[in-house]
Amino acid sequence: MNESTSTIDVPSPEQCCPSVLAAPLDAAEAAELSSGFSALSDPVRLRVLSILATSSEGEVCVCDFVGPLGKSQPTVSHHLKILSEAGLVQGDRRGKWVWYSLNRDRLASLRAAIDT
Amino acid sequence: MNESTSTIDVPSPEQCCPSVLAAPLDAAEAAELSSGFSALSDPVRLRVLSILATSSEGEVCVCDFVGPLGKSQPTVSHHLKILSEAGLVQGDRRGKWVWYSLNRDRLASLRAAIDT
DNA sequence: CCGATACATTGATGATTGTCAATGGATGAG
DNA sequence: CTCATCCATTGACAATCATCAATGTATCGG
Repeated sequence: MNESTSTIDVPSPEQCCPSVLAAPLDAAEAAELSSGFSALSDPVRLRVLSILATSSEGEVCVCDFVGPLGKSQPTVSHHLKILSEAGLVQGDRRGKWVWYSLNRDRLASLRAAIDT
Repeated sequence: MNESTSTIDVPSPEQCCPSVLAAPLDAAEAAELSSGFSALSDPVRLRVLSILATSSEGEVCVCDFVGPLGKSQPTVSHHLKILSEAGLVQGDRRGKWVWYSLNRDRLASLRAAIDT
């Protein structure tokens, strides 16, 4: 163990959401945040978010993801489920179709976690 | 295929860094970005960044990660390598020790990619 | 040169992940 | 009711990943 540097200082402890840069994360906070970034760690899912964010209606139904993404329908469903469980999107069933929309607040909270 | 919604509109195409929300990502841009978020998708690595960001000197040597993280030295080295290859940290060898520091610009570019 | 220390690399293992074919469940048209 | 359509779920498989023990490499003190 190197003795020239000793302990890690602990700044402000209390805040609403865990932040990577404000104070040392404990294991639980880190696990919470990492699961959020895991949802962003796949190119197909990033493209899903991108398509949602740039759609004129703000909603896209599942069948309209399949072609642009070049993935099978079950694969698209799989990714939508992961994004949904991460709170980044939500689906709304209307008849035969399910329309997905982006949860910008959730995305903002992840952004804030790596904010200076 | 659902006919009530048709194409995805394409806003401004030219910009310096790929953004998830500004325009639909192609597969290459999405792969680029997702590899960055992959580096953030592990709790140990988030804690590494957190420790770095809150250290008073702005630098931490490898041996001082091992105790706080509760992981073996090879595991810590493994995560530091992944963070380093993602451009999020850099190591500086000084004698027997290697001091790691945070690359805040790289973190900011990932943050910008999910900015509104 | 020798031994100790700091860190990286290798190899192995169990867990997780992305993908698709096949199937299931729900909805609407006729 | 029957059938086609939209979407979700299951099961299987290959690939990737996190982890640690063992080993390798580099540096320093004596």
